[in-house]
Amino acid sequence: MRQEKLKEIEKLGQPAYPNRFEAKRSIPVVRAQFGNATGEELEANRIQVSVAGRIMAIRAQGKAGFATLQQASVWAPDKKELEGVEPEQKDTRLQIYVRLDAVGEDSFKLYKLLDLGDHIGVTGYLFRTRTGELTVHVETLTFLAKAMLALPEKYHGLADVELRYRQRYVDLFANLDAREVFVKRAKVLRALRRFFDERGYLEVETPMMQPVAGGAAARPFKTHHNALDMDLYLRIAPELYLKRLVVGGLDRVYEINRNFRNEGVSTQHNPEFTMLEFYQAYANYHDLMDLTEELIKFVAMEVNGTTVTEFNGAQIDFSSMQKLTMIGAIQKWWPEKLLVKPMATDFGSSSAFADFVRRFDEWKKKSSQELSDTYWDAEEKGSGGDLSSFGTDHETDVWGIISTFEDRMFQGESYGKLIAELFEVVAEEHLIQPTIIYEFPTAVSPLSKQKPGDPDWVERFEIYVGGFELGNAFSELNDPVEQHKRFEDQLKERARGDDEAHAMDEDYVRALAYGLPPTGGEGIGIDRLVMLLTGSKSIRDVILFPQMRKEQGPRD
RNA sequence: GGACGCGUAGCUCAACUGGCAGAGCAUUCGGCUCUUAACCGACAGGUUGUAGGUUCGAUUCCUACCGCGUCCA
Repeated sequence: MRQEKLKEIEKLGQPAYPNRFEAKRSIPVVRAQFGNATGEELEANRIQVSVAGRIMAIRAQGKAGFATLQQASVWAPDKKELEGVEPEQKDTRLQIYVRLDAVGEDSFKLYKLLDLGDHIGVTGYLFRTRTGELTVHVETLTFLAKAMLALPEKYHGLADVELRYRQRYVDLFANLDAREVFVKRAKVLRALRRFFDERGYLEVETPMMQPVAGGAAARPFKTHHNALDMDLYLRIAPELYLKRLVVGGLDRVYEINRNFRNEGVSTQHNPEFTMLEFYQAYANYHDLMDLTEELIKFVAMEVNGTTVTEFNGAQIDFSSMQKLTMIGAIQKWWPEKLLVKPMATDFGSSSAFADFVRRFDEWKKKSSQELSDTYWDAEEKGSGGDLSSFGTDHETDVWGIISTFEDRMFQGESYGKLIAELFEVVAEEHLIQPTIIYEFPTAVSPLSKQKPGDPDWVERFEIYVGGFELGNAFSELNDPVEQHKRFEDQLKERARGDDEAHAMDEDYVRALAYGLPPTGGEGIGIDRLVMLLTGSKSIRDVILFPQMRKEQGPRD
């Protein structure tokens, strides 16, 4: 059908797929320049314009008609014209007015053959309609490209989330707020680069294909190089390469690039995601805390002009960050219903923690009959209020995880790992406002430097916002002997069945042996940062082409 | 991997407790030289995700599978 129209258009002397159109400036620029001009001013000056765009609406009326062109990008022949042009969605469309007596027979025939979605270019002069809308009075009409497929419904746009992800090309022009997210994403990246460039950091690119996938606890994707006949892994982090660079004298480096982790997908996880990592020689994790606060504030201001963002129903303010130790966070958000609460000293050593777990289990045994009676009573009454008086999901989760601890310690699992897990269950969901959680167990931090005089704990922190982890930083372990030992410990973990445990990287140890200055390093999840700054609940909304299952083919 | 929810025309959505599958937009045709979710009139559009089952009869109930979403691991 549209194919036939295209033939008709060719008969009018217009090529079906022309290769060029002299559009001087984009629609948002035209609107910025003349959006305030009155009808009289436009009439007096006869402003000639030449614009192109995609047809988003057609309103024909016999021998005349209107159409609405859409074009959201901002460009002009002179960059001075772009200053201050920050298009809102209403500035991305321009109405055109086509009259038979103004454009002639053939052009009007062409107008009649246009479909929603087609690209056209027009030249003409600006005027205001009776209702005051800025409009191009068309003098010449140029066909540019045909949309062979029908557009989504013009009022609701494309609403099916699956189609929005799979056919992002449609989503982007049909739902301009989707486009806005990616414009902001670009601003985030620009702001980050500016921040680091201004502070003497060198932007670098390190291997995405690595013989040993290190720098994080995650399962990698595996691939194979044919000519070299070697297995390679898609990187799970750039960390070990960036620190090699610091050894090499690049004191301040940063990289913004993709990481790949072979894990499930969720609203917070995509198999490939963008990570910022930066390293600074002579700095420790306290320096990085300060830098992080500054960085996030800066990016928020650059992108949104404010440090406040609306996320998942909460007002998040990046202007300040609270700081808590991991132990402090566990204690702070310890569920009240669980009467055996850990003291700071309970985290002091493996045996102290084991003691706490035993105390908890004893209390649990004693009260569990009583509590489950209450629970079942409430269940029978079917009253939500009574049910919650037993315990929220949160409380039962904490209850549940501690129940596994005694066994796992007996099987040789380190208490540090259990503490980190306990922290996630107890505290993570409460960390809505930006919070720095610092001091992590050594057992879960094979690349971090220990606290002086406290070898079970390392100088590490994570930033939590909106209930999830946004960044991770530490004073880098630079003792090659200790590093080698830590890798060996990880290998033991791997042997115990932890397939996310870190692999041995002999070359990295060798690099450390040449001397890594005291260094602080940090990684920030860019997709998650963009989610926060754009109020997007799902990571898929901030990734142009999120990973999807194979599309169902047409029936065969 | 588990639980729950969703899948109907190109798009957005209806269809009561199982009883002829419908509307708006878009498309097609006709009308209209200031409309803007344009309007008026007419036409057309479907293997109800797939495959089975129950039933006189299934979009509706059941089973499996596919895809998507949310929560959990």
